[in-house]
Amino acid sequence: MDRRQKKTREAIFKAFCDLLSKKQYSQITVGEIIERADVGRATFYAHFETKDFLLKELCEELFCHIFDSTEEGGEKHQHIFDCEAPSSVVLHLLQHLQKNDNNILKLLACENNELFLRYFKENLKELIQKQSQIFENKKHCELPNDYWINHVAATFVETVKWWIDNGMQEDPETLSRYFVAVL
Amino acid sequence: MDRRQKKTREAIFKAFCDLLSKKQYSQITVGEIIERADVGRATFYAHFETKDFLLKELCEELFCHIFDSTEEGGEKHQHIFDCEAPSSVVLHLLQHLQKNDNNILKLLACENNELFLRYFKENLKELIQKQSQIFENKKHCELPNDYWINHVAATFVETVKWWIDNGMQEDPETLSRYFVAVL
DNA sequence: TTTATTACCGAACTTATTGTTCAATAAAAG
DNA sequence: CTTTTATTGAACAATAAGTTCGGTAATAAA
Repeated sequence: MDRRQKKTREAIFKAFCDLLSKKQYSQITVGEIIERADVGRATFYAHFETKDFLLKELCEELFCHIFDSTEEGGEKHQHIFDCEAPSSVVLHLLQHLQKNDNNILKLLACENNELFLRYFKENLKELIQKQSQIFENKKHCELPNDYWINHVAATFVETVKWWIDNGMQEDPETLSRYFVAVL
Repeated sequence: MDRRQKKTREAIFKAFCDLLSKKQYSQITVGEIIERADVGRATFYAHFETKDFLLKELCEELFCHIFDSTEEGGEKHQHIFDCEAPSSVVLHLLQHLQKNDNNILKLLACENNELFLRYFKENLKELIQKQSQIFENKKHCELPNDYWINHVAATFVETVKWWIDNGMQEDPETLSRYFVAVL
């Protein structure tokens, strides 16, 4: 990819993230983004069809980075859900969040935007589906599978939201115990 | 209240609901609302400060109607949460939803808007808090109370959303069993 | 190095929406 | 009948979205 394109794209992403941490998605204008990113108006629209597409692409990049975080520093976990016990899976993900890779936490915070949380949940659902045997033992047998998957994903999202809203006082281990306890 | 005020207010609410069932909240303009409601622009702003306030007031009216539905047809349930077992509480609420009072279901549907779901959840949380002894026996003792309240409310909202998204094929009794099973 | 391509700029522009103002009119209340 | 209040319609300014285009600079290809 052209170096110029890459720089512009990253400048826009960065400006967008900065703004998202300060105000609601719906309150952010394209004008603010391009001013902060220091790119031309036409340039923005050459990269992103609308503000919504910008958010969509940002989400995809972030989730790729978090969920598919492969071999960081030669470690062996190819996939964040490649664990055995549910607790370790959850713990792993929470630790990632606590490290606050790419400022993803700012974006997950409640007041900001539900659009983002929707993407988060969709990604989770896919992963839980793939790794469903991990949670299978907790599942009541009469329940429809998709109801169960949805419930697990939603519970995780809500747990993280609650964590953030409460100032993230608990450590990942405690939070992981809460999550497992309600399932 | 002045008959004129009441009529315009209801016309605006109705137009707004109709539109909400067709497109996203953020896509709806004040222009569309007043055109459909057939009221003047200045009239709209005499009633509602902004579109957000309109939504807020609509939500409050609807939730008042559902949650505080008192003595309908001489029945005795003063409050929807005035029951003993969790299952009957939930069942009761689900039956209200199935009757689709005020087209509330259209508004709860997933694609439409999260703003509405947020109000729904907030109302639920208040009620669960008040009637917390009903769910207390299910609560793991180590859990913080607000985490637990939030979890119960979120699970209920997610259950309803899942129900709607799946075409509401299950009857309230089945759904109520699912809800109790995951708690 | 020269040439062609591609991305960026910036400024002007159209269009859409918001929220306000005001005088005229009609309905309700006393 | 008189006074008060709600509604109307139209005009208005302000903000933002998204487009267009000629000029410029960086990159890639010859």
